[in-house]
Amino acid sequence: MANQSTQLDHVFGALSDATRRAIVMRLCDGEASVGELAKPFEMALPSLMKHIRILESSGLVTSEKTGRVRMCSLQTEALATVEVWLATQREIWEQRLDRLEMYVEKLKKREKSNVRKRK
Amino acid sequence: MANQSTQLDHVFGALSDATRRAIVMRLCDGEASVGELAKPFEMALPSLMKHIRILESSGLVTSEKTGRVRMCSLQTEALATVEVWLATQREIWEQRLDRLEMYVEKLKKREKSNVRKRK
DNA sequence: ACTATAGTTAGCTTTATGGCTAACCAATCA
DNA sequence: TGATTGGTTAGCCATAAAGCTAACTATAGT
Repeated sequence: MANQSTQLDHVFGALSDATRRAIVMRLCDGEASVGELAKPFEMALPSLMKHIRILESSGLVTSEKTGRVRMCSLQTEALATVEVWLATQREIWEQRLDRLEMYVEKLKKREKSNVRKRK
Repeated sequence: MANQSTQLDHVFGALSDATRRAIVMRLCDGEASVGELAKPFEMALPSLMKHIRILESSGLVTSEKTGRVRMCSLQTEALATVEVWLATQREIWEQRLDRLEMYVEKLKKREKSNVRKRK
């Protein structure tokens, strides 16, 4: 327990870096080798590898090595995790706004009836 | 330019910490003072204030001080930003999966006709 | 005026992050 | 077998993150 929380930590953390988001975006289009992933960046390979590791440990990416090339692929469930979290928060705040709106409506009505009384 | 990117950096970064997510969740239910926000945590006030600052600089939270109390409120547009980003990625990978499925269907049909030919 | 409340500032520690180079495997290819 | 390619390990550096204490400021309540 208190574990769902650390999973979210890692996923959000992984996505807080532009390089890693770019990698994720690339992988949305399908698998890619480490080399392919590295091409668009002017960054030493080991640095990029670190990013891939972070993406892996967050669960956003998995990889498998065959021969000398390692193929990486997106693990969409991890992204779904954060979508769910966000949707949950949205639900909560929208419910609150709804209540607020109802309350304001009530106030308006009361205001009107007060005006009538004053006439 | 290359600026939308840093906004996402900050929002994702802000959400990568369980304490800050808890604050955001609390604020979904409505405004709260720094003191109120601090209560549930066993953490020195200055530490908590740092989190609030981070949330503010990410755009997730705004605050205003009146008298000696500072009220904080959620800025839902910032959360919407990341929802949009995620939805975009989802769209891309789902399109790819659709194409993949169509491709597999095509293979299946070809397979069938081959079987027929072999008879 | 005095005290308590609500934040704030400053400054310190420890650990994590993001980048680098250099040297090192392990599979292909010629 | 020898060179190339694709990735990996190890170790270094600078900066940022997350926490703390202690001391301070500015309202509000009595």
